[in-house]
Amino acid sequence: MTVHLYNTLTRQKDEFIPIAPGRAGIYTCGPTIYNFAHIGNFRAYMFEDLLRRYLEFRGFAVKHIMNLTDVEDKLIRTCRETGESLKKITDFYAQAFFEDIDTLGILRAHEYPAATDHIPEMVDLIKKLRDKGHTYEEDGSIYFKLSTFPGYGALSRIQADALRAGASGRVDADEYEAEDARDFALWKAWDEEDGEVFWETELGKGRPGWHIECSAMSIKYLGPHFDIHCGGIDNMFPHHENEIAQAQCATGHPFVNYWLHCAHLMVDGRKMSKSLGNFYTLRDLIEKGLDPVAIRYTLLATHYRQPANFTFEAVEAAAQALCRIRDFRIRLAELDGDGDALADECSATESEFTHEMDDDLNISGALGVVFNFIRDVNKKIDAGVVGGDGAANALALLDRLDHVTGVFSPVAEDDVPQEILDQVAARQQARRDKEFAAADAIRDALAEQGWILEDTPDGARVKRA
RNA sequence: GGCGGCAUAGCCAAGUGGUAAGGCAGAGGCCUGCAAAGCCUUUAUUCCCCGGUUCGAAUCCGGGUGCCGCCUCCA
Repeated sequence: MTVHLYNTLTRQKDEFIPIAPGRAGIYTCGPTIYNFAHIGNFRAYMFEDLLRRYLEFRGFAVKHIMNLTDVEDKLIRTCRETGESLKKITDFYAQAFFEDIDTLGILRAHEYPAATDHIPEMVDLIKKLRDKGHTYEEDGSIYFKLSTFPGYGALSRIQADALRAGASGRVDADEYEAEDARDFALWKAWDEEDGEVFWETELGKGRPGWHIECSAMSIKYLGPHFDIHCGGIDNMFPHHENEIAQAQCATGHPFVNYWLHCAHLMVDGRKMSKSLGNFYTLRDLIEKGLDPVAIRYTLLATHYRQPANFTFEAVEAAAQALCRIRDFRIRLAELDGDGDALADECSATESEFTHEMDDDLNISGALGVVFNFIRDVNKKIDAGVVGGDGAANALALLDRLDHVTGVFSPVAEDDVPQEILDQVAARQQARRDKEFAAADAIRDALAEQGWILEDTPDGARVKRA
């Protein structure tokens, strides 16, 4: 079996065949850094993280590029409203973004190109389009002339005719300076609402349109033709469609082989919105005391093309599932001596896990495989047949699979304080003396201090609550 | 109005023609001084509703209902 991915271009699961053997170039649409990202945003970044991690697990050398949109209408409006400079705002929220993805254990992309650092690349791309007759100018702005690209709509399967201005009753053609409402801006001429936000270029005084940054930066870092482009389903049209038009018309090459789109996240069965009171940034959830790893698990555990429902109950369930994994690791770590090496169980689990993930990243199925493994091995541990080799093999397997999921890693081993150990010893003495009331009192006291005490055949074990 | 997606137990969620994974929660049991952890049993005769195709459908087709997305720079 090889990796298969659902490709929006073909509307089916296609075998992943990279352009360069053993390598995978991935471009993912990143955040507009004008406020804190919400958990819906992070679901998309989590999916992209899983994709990147899994391809690495499968032996591909992945190059992952994520852009930062740091010039755009909403940002300029924020500048106007707050009086802050563009750079001050974007620096602040870029920093917050990186803190958030670190909190969630999302691996850093290899590059985070920012739009404003790539104005020359965008200008070059627009000039190429202009030279080839794909653009026209209107009041100092430059537009892409959609009628020059017959392939438009291949990704979203939207008929260009259906987009005619006013057909939906929602498009007010008067707002468009473009000749045709379907055309989109490559370069926007400065107007006074833009304030200090402008660049003096060969194209005039102004700023880039939104779509051009992704074409310019993906081409710069991954080449004119690369493997995978990801984003939220809402970016499929028009953003990704426009990217294709720009890139293919400018370079003359096919642009991207696999387009992957992530479904949206709902909260409590409703779309997330501030007016419903179910809109959360990651920081909101952390403040409520939720465990970041449990949040990671929750965002990860639903297949990426499935609309997911985020609930606090689900995060609690995830936290309990993580406890199960943690306790399993603790049991394994305590084993030594001769016994079953678990060779069959480990290899079967890894192979089934891989089989599930090869099928368009079926993480739910893959997690099910791991929990079946945990149950089966627990059974063997109960039977007393697992030896040190088996434990080491099982832990090594979890570590390998943790590279994919990021939720199987051991909890940070903080040393148990001596005073806690003293209380554990005192309880053990009380138990030996059959003074169970005293022993229970000590156990309760430990619980209040945040430590769970469990008796095992080999003695007491303490762990953080 | 046009296009697209989704609907599986109390909650989260796999499964896309062959008789319902997994996690959490609940119930009973084993183990334990008691717990915890672990294990066992159990919890959807049924997969939004109504028809149809088929020997057989959660899975395919038609119709309906609900939710969600795109159709103006929202993951």
